[in-house]
Amino acid sequence: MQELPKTYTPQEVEDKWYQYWELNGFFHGTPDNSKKPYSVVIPPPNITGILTMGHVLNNTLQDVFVRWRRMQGYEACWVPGTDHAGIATQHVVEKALLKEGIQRRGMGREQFVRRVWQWKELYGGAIIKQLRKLGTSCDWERQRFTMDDGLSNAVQEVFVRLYDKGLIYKGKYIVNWCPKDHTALSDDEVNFSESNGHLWYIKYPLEGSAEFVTVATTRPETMLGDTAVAVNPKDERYRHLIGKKVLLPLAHRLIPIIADDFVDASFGTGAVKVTPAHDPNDYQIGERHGLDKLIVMDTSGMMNDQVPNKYRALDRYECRKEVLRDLDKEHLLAKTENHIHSVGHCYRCDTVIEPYLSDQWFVKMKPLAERALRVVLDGQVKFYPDRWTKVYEHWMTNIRDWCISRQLWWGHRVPAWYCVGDDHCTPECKHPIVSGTKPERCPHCGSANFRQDDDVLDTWFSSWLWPFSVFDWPRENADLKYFYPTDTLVTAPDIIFFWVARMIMAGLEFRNEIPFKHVYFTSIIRDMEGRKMSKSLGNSPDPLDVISTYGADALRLTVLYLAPIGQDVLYSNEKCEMGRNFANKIWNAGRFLLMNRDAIDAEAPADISIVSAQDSTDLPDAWILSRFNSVVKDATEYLENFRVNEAVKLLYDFMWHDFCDWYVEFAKNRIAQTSDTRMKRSIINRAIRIYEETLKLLHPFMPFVTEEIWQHLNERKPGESIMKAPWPGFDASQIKPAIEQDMEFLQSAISAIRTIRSEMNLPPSKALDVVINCHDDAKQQVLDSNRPTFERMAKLNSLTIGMNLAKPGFSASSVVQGQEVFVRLIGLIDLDVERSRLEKEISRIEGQLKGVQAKLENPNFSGKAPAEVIQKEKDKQENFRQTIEKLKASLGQLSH
RNA sequence: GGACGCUUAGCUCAGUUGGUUCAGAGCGAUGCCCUUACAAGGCAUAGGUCGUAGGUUCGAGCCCUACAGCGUCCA
Repeated sequence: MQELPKTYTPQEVEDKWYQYWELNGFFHGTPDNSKKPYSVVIPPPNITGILTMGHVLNNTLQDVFVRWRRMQGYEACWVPGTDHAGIATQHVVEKALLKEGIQRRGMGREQFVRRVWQWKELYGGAIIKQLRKLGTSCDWERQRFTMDDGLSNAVQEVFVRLYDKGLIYKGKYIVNWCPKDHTALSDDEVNFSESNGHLWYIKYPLEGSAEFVTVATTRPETMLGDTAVAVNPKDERYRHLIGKKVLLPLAHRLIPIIADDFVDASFGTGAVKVTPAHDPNDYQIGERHGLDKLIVMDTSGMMNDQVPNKYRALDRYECRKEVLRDLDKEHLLAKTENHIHSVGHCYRCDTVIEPYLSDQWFVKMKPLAERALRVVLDGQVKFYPDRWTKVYEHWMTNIRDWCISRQLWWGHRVPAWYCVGDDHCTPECKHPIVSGTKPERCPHCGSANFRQDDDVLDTWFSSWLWPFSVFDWPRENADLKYFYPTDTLVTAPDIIFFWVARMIMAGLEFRNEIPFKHVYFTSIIRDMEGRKMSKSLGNSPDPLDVISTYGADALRLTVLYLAPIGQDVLYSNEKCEMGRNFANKIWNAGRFLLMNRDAIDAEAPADISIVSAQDSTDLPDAWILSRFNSVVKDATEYLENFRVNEAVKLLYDFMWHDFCDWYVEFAKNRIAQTSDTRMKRSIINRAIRIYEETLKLLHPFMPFVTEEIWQHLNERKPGESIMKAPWPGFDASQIKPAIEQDMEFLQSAISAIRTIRSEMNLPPSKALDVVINCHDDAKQQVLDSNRPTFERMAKLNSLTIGMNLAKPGFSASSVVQGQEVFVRLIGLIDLDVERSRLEKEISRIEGQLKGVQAKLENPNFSGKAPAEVIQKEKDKQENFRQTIEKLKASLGQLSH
């Protein structure tokens, strides 16, 4: 067999294996009643997006689960796809058109939408291509897009059903309006942030009086839309004014002073201006008192013709300046205070949201929320980490109706129709007719002339159907039946409301079943300063660069290692060195094993039958089997409990330390010390066997390097792959604590000698003479039966093992699990070094002894602690005592 | 204002059923090694008493309370 290169080069193998897997159809899931299904739907990235570190973590986790379950024998199916991202996509295409000098409005809706589709075909798949570089085992044959015909059907179906059920309604309400995007947003799409503003106190002259009522406001420009001043009815200061009128400055309108409980008498002056068309609270007050709702801005946040001439067409902030200047001129500005308040921003473009009165479509959420909350509280849907349950509960119990209409062109158009039946129309004709297809005739006037509602639906209105719409709902079919409900949803916590909560509602409402059983909320990846990754900060690494530098496996492993469940991660590219180094370690271990096997085969005619590790009674073999089985057990349990980073750490430590540092080193020396080819072959084959099984455990985390080496381990037939290998099972009877203890003793003894060598500055080239004075038969036995390997591992010239052996003159000493290890020091021995070594060790153990003794002498402890614990402490005490005694003896002998 | 999370070696972080043989890892540092798998490596060493103050307990990074700092979400 050809020798492998010295370092692993991911760039040379990753694409090859990805194609191999995909061409062989390994990613495809199809209903198979002889197997249990395991299905996952991807959180659809948006078509304008490119791969971020957040996606890397999220999708790597999904891939781990999917690959692991597939190996366990489940029929795994991971459905990928993208969403159409109404606002973002419209933005991007609009911008592109502007470069060509084309205005969206000028080209018309139909033409524009056609251009968006073109854009989508060209660029909308970027992120999907990038995902492949990560190694994700998505079922690409099932890739979906939220604007596909099938998914669009689902959206229409759902809209009509909810409307018929009275759960969708249309009305004029205050909504969050983005003046830049010219659309309404749902409450969840507004980000609030504290900002330093001002509180302006404005004097409103009382009608027919020289008095004023002073109101405080943070948004003075909205005064032009005031239709009342409100005070708390209990507020003595103003009681006499209720029912009177003030003259609204600048606008010169008379508006009433009203009383409303909502007013907080302690805020500002206790009197507030009421602008029902531009503030949600004022809207409520306006409703209660039948106030006019005067809209004073247009959809761009510019003042409209409802305000005095001089303010018209001014931007709201320009207008604010003008209003303040004019008030000041008229001596109506009482004072200005600094004021910190929270201001809503558009989650897409960060423009300050304007509460705005407009006609919108809403979903009544309360009826949907009840069941959705229950299934989470009673554990049908489980959150990891669990604490998100509380957040979810809070949102669900305080749920508000969902504004689903958007004033955009790109998206699912609202399936509502309006009669434009000319002269014969009745007042009822104004009502929308909700229907998936254009109605034939108006039920009121008989006209066949209709126009469709101009609005489109919130993108999340299609995303919330994703877990079943990807399986072609509402068409009943085998896929839906087999793969729904899905198993695990992996998502970032910041879309728990937007998406997770609503999917649960939709699943229950339309399928009468939960959409998924487990929700894994990922970490948030931040930069080393703890800042969120963002385009504007320029602190988001390009995962593709990372992959080409370090390899996809390295990136995957590193990100998984760094991301314990529920904790944010501070990430920098350099951290991927850890993953790269580990991949290289795995690679080289394989390289070593194969080189040795080849060498052994060259020595004698090949007998390549794998000798199983079970039949060996050698300590290292029994030990590695014990370790391996316990690793399989724990790693599987960790995955079952979504503790992925624990699984990764465990496998990392096992492969690197147990396997490479100890087992392979033992094997190396065991092979070197025998001339029996059969024996050598057994040793190497056992090692290869454990190695191969470990590769399988690592495969879900590092699919490429494990496949590459696995393919080298033996002759593989076309179509074979480690990703189809069964996940190792564990054999509890192979887990042997006694064996692990023996091995630990051996390791400690070797380490003790190495420490002495290092501290006494004895070069590795210098073989040592060692005497081990045993006080325990079993321990002596362990040493005896591993003597040749021991000698090599510790680089010894001679090794004397026995009982009642005297300490050689001129030697350094150490006590290992009660056994005395003496290293002969020929020539110059630095007594001071050895003395301080021993003294330090003695005082360390004396410290421990002290602790144990204090505990044992405490009557409360001996009285109340369980006998088991007490015995353990007594054993420790005895142990420490003896060790100290031995060390002191050695110290005493140093003087001769 | 409410809720939640975090505060453990120089840095980044593990530590789920409370028992000083768990105070750990990676990186960094130091010393010695190019030992025929790996210098992206090996061997060894030095650094923390686990935010602060109390409490529960025979015994607490691990449970409770308060406080401080940082962060997130919701009002």
